[in-house]
Amino acid sequence: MLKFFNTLSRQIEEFHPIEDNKVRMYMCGPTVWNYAHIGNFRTFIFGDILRRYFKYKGYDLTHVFNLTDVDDRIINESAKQGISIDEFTAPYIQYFWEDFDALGNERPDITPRATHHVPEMIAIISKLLENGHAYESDGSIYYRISAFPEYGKLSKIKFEGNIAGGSERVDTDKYEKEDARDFALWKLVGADEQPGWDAPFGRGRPGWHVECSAMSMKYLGETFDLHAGGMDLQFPHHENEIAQSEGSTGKLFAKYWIHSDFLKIDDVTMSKSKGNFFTFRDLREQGYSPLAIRYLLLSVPYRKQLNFTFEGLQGAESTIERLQNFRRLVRDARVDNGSNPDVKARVDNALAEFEASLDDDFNTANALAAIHDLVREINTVVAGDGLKVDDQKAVLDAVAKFDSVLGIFGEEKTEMLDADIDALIAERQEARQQRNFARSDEIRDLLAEKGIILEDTKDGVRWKRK
RNA sequence: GGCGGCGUAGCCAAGUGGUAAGGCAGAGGUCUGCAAAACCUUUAUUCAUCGGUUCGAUUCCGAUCGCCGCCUCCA
Repeated sequence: MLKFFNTLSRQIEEFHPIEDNKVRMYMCGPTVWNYAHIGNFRTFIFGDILRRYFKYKGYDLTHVFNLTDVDDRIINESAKQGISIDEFTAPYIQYFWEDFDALGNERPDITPRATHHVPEMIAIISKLLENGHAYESDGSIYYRISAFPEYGKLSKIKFEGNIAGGSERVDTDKYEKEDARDFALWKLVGADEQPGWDAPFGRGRPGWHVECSAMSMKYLGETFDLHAGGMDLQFPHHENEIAQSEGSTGKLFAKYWIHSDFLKIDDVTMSKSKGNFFTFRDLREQGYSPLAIRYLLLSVPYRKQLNFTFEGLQGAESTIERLQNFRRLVRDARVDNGSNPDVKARVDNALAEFEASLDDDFNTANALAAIHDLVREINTVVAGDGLKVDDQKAVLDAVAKFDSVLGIFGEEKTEMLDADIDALIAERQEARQQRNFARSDEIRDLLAEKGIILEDTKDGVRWKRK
């Protein structure tokens, strides 16, 4: 695991080892205002794999995942409808978790919401005002970036030569800020304006960035291990979180940062105007399975952009079917007692490769290759009747281990067929005995219509659901 | 304009200073009554282009072309 931390894309230079077998992880979740698109879900799936891999490695993990609800669109829309923010966001939150669950993600341990943590935010802002890292201007509170020399250390952004610094796109006077880079911590609102929160420095509502500082430090401590999120959040959001948190505590904020990159759709950016903007639900409606979507989204290491194509998604459907067939084939294989030393070696090798790949900055593509190699090798062994009972267990255990991290094999179906289908299968076998293939094919087609796919093997008939 | 990422077979892609993983799709074959599943064989003398360094580069350096992201509001 040490190698894993050594190879993480770590933007902060010093090495900070994880102590005492505990991992505290914070991930920036969605804004609960609309359906998250599949690019967002790629990030959340990687968060889930991180979570699962820490547990796989025996770490004691605390995983905080926020749902952002301090957002102008949410605030304006809920005000317009005359309902509370919680009422407004409730259906979106429900949709989000439905999608999140359907994609096979484990629920994080703590899922706080910004509007429920305003007092914590006020406390941070008060501290920043006290120690000179923030200032009041026109009733609002801004972060004083000039008081935090390390600003920019995460994104390595340089302001010289930037458009923002060139004042072409930012009218500094308009915001009454000391410096164009300064950002709002607290925005003044009128006495009767909703929503608003009372604070020692005036009635207002929080800026975006302060919520994550408040919630992460509340649940994970002033210094925690891992902060994850989409690449788009690196600047300015995460940079500002560092400024707020370290500015208020004087301590290191997050030890490691992981940012996953987004998708391209057929080599172009996903956007509504291009008509290639997809949510998970869009893809479900087109008949693609959650498992295939998950597989596709994790098949490319998180740090690279993934070029999403429907050909690729269709391929992922085939791939997961192959994986499921493999597990079924091994499980149903007729095996003799004993073990095949060759199988043990191959299983051990695959598990070692799998872990080595994930330890190497989460190279999921290589981890999948290790699985596919094993699948091919063991399929060959099974085809040659070389699988023994000990091997069967070893292979299935390995599959369970792979799946405990990646979640791509799907549910193990152990359901029974109902009696009339059973009878049809028996009748077909009888017809085949009598070489009445017209009747046997008729029954096979009939069952196919019911979603039952039959396979004739030398050990008898197997079936699976389509 | 500034910063960063990427360009590998029909598609998705891993990877390395020493001669190209894996998946999907395609082709041929084995098995099967036929299918299905599975297996075997096969598919890049080549890694955007042009230079340079090197005994040797896809891998390092430079240039060019193309694509993507951030640099503004909102989150």
